[in-house]
Amino acid sequence: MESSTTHSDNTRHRGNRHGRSEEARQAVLEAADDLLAERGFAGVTMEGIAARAGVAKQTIYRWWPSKVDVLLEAFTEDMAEHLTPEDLGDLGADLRVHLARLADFLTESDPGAVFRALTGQAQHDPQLAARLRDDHLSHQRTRDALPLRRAIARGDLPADLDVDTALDHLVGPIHYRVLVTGAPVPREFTDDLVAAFLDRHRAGPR
Amino acid sequence: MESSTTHSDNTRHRGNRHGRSEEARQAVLEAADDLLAERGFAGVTMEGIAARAGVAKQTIYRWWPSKVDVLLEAFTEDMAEHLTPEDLGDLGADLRVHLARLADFLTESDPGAVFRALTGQAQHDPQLAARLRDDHLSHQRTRDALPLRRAIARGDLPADLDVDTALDHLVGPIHYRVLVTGAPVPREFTDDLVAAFLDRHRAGPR
Amino acid sequence: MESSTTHSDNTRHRGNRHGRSEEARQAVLEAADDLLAERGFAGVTMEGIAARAGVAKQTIYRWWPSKVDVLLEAFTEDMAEHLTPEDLGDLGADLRVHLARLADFLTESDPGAVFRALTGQAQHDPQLAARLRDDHLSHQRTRDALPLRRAIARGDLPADLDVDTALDHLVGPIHYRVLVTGAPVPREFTDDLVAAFLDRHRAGPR
Amino acid sequence: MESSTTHSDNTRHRGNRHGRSEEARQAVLEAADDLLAERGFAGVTMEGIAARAGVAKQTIYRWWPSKVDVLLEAFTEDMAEHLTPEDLGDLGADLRVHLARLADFLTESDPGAVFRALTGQAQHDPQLAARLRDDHLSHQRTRDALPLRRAIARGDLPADLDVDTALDHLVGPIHYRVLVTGAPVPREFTDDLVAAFLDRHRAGPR
DNA sequence: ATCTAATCGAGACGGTACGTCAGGTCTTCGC
DNA sequence: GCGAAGACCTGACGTACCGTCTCGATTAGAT
Repeated sequence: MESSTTHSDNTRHRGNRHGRSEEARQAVLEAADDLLAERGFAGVTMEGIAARAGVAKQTIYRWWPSKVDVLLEAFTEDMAEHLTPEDLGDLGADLRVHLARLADFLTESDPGAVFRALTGQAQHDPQLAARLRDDHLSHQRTRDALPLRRAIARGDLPADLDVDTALDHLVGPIHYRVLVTGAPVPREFTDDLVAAFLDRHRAGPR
Repeated sequence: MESSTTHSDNTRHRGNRHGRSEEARQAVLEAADDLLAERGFAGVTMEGIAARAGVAKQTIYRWWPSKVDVLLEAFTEDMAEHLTPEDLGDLGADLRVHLARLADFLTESDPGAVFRALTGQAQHDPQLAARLRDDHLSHQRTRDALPLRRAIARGDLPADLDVDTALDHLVGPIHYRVLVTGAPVPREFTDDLVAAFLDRHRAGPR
Repeated sequence: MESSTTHSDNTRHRGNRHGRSEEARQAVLEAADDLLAERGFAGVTMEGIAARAGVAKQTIYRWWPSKVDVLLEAFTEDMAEHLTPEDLGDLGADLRVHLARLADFLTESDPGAVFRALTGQAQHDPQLAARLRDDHLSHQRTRDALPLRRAIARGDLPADLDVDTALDHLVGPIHYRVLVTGAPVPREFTDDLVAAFLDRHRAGPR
Repeated sequence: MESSTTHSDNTRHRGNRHGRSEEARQAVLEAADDLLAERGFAGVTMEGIAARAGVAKQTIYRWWPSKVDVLLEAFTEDMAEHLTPEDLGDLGADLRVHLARLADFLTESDPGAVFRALTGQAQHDPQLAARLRDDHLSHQRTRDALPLRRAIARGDLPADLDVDTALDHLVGPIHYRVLVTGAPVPREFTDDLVAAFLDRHRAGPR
């Protein structure tokens, strides 16, 4: 029954004692995303978002302290579903699939572009850096760690594995290519990362 | 060789037919560096540099297209000597020392801060990204590769080693911590990177 | 007659099915007056009145089209009693007392300050000008004219006297000083106006 | 030949160490005048002036503290030549002509409209009031007084005449009609003011 | 010894975006 | 149905920098 666009509309309102306009919120987030995609980070301005979203500047300032906050929310919204590793029951397969997806996310997707922009901006803004870490990165790292934790549970990895360091070794080179060298991140590269990791850590007679 | 450094000279001049004012150049570079250190990237403005350097805006625009070019030059200047790995004759030792220095450079030094700021800005500006790669990163990677190349020459590493990928595995996680997670990069972390690399690649009997 | 002044009641209500809140009305008028006195005309804003009166903006807009309407009502209320000339039975005495009071009203009193502000605003707003004339000025001029009409009735002034023009000559210079030159309007000045008028018009050989 | 668009032009410049752009100054003053005439005082905004004059807002703020300053300068410029009474050698004639012109200026002319707007604004802004008096009104009153001073010199008026008060009696009623009642100011009205003045003051047995 | 050309500090210029403030409209809910 | 609350769009405010420009002074090489 929700928002059924039939005749009278009705969810449409402007100004309301109880709660903000969801309509305006969505319009702002979309406008920010679109502007980033079309014109780059410098092209994302409060003025521009407002104009494109058909929203008053004041409405943006009421709910978001700055344009990076808008992008941050847009980003968080966008990537809820992304990048949760599957459970194939095999450590190597899990990691290979997940790292390949991560590489694809960072280099190809729209939310990946937002991530790069925000990470770039975070180099100039420690507060944003902290927020990125707290609101997003920590969750992502928890998801990234899932295959490792499952393997530990299965006995495929030693119980005392330093998971944090292991993750840095696995995803660090990917981020480095994306953020620093700009080199592509092909499947061979991610597979090789997994191979290196398995060589070193997998409990193994062989 | 023109306008050559004939003995004394002496550089102090305002207006000059041939050649620019070295005095003004230095003042600009220092002002930009200082502003970055004191007020962050957003605090570096052409107007601010000009005021602080006691120089006309036009003088800056005459020699540098944008503020990132000023920072880039300041940066290049500053880090000529840094980060050239020593030759201790031993691959493990060479790498451990070099990665530790790299980590220290990125996290502690002033030019490291400039690097982080420029890399951040490069996420919004593909042209800057390309310039960073061409003017700086390629040289740095050549330096980073020296220990590996020497080890190959000595026969301590296989001749067909993929040096680029190896470098990514070694320095990627360090950059990832610096640019993304903000985690510290202690000596144990860099030593462990080296250990993982040696485990995998060192020609080894056992 | 509903909700009428029956014994206690007592007027205090927030939200009410029958009729508006006298409490809110008074609070608005006072807030507007106070703001004008304290911060000048520019300091009188709908937002400010609402905040100070503890009233919603909408409540103001429901009853007054604009802030000048609020001031106008406050003004009308304040000056009902003021400036009705006494009847001393003597034209000269009546005029001298009345003009002195008028001068004092315009230069010293709070409602006089409101009058100056509204007249100032009326220069930018023809609708306000018309309303000021219709709602206030015409009544005031009728009162101003009383001494003259009584003198005509007594035969102390010619029956064909152009009362409008005479009034302009009497009160015009006072308003001019108040609104334009900012010069003080002492008793000698107003008495001299009366003297000039009597010289010219009073029937009389002697 | 002026402004002839021929090739180089040359008086045209934008930005200059020595002195401001006369071109911009004129454009601003004209734009302000035009806006006042077309849309009233409320229609005169810094933004609007800038847009209409094809000038940056900052350029206006650089030279004028507020929009009333712009209008004040436009006004001063416009009325340099206006309202200097002629010398016909006869007090009555001089005054009649001058007051008629004054009335016409105030009610009909563009600079008269600016004067009314500024005087209106001065009711809300004591600083503007002071500036209006110092920069403009004092000079105008000196001009207004000329016929009286000439008549005194000729012996047509007593040497001890209180010129200030006399001026207030003469021009006060005109301003009162213009600013307060909004009544027209026909020739009969101004002539009558002169007649009243002459009746009272002109040396004369007869 | 003059002339010429390049550079310098200075700063005004047309602009874009900033973040804030008030205006006037609309919607909800309690009384 | 009134009143408090407050979100909303609109539009102007005054400021900070942008990148371009024009000036007068300074200086070194060319004539």
